Amino acid sequence: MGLREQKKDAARRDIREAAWRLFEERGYAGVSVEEIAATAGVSRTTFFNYFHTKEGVVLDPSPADRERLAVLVDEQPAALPAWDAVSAVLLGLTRAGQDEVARRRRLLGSDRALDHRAQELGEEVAGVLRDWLRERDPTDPLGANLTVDLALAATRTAWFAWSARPEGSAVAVYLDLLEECLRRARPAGA
Amino acid sequence: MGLREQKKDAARRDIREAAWRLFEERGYAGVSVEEIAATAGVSRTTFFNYFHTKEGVVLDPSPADRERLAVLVDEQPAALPAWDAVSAVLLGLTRAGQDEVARRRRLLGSDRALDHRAQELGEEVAGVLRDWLRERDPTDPLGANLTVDLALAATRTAWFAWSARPEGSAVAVYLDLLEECLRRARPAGA
DNA sequence: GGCAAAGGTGTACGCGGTACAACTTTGAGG
DNA sequence: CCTCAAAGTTGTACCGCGTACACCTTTGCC
Repeated sequence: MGLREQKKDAARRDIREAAWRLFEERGYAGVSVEEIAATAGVSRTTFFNYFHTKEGVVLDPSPADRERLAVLVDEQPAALPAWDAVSAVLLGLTRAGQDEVARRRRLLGSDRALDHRAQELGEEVAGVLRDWLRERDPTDPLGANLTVDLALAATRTAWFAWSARPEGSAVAVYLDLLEECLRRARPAGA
Repeated sequence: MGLREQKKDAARRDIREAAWRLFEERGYAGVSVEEIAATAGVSRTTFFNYFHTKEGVVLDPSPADRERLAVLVDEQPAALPAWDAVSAVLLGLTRAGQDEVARRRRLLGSDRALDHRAQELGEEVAGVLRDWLRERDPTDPLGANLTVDLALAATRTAWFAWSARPEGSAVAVYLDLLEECLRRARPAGA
């Protein structure tokens, strides 16, 4: 990897870290892009070169995140029913990103734009899963979409149930809730 | 009703109509709040007195909408399983607002902010349903939330399936899709 | 070491949304 | 009918996000 790429990665990381530090201090809405850029030692314009939106700096998936998703999808046996396969991927994704999950819990729920972006991020994962399921069983595209949407909804239910728990609640609790919700959400027809 | 209230209602309606006219002409993003206000014959400030956001002018539920939801919820027999009750409400709501549905289809999908607000609107309905189900069966609040989230997800699946259909697709088609999705999404445990 | 391309920067702009201090309209009471 | 306070409207100024673009600096290859 050339010096160029190294610098880019470093800048990206610096901006992210600066942003997280400021957000944890003063909340999401209390920090402007201007400040993040200044703290990271770049210009506002450059900030927007790296992240298309302010929310992105908190939530945009790293290449590693995308990779993890692809691997998990690949790992699922073809014989596994769609619902179980999707459940396994979602659980695996959460297990792999526990630190991330804990950090995000501190910010999410405080700002509408941020929450929205978080949902869009879920949508991105959903898109991958939809394509995958449609390929697994091309006879029922509506069913594929439905399975993914339902599984995502179960994730949402688990997330808010966890959010309602006291502040220090461990990520393990969230994992239990997620597992329970996915189990109970299983469609009768699947 | 005094002159004051009449004028307020009229202004609100005028703004809405002006906005819809402009949006259908030039798309959601192609129209600024400034223009809507000018077309409706009020100031930008006044626009924001009536609608808190630009999206609100398209999507904010009228009092009649809220009333319909309350009536539908009231109509459901207590003996009906939660899943069927929620399904009936969602189907009823859609049936009652078919014109609205058709008009919205023309705008939704063209703008992120608008789509987001539409989802938030779904969230508002979800809130009502969640409270209702929790009251119906206080022993399982997580189950109540899960039921509502799953039913909403099914609605979402049906909506996007309908959006993918050719432009002139009738609302009746959407209703069929919605019914199918709700049926297939029924959790095994419910 | 020179040079094109990639990347960073400053500047200016558009738009949504808020705050606020005027100004105008409304309708109730004397 | 007049008065007057409350409700509603307006212009203005401001903030912050996001985009466009022209200009400058850095990079890595020949």
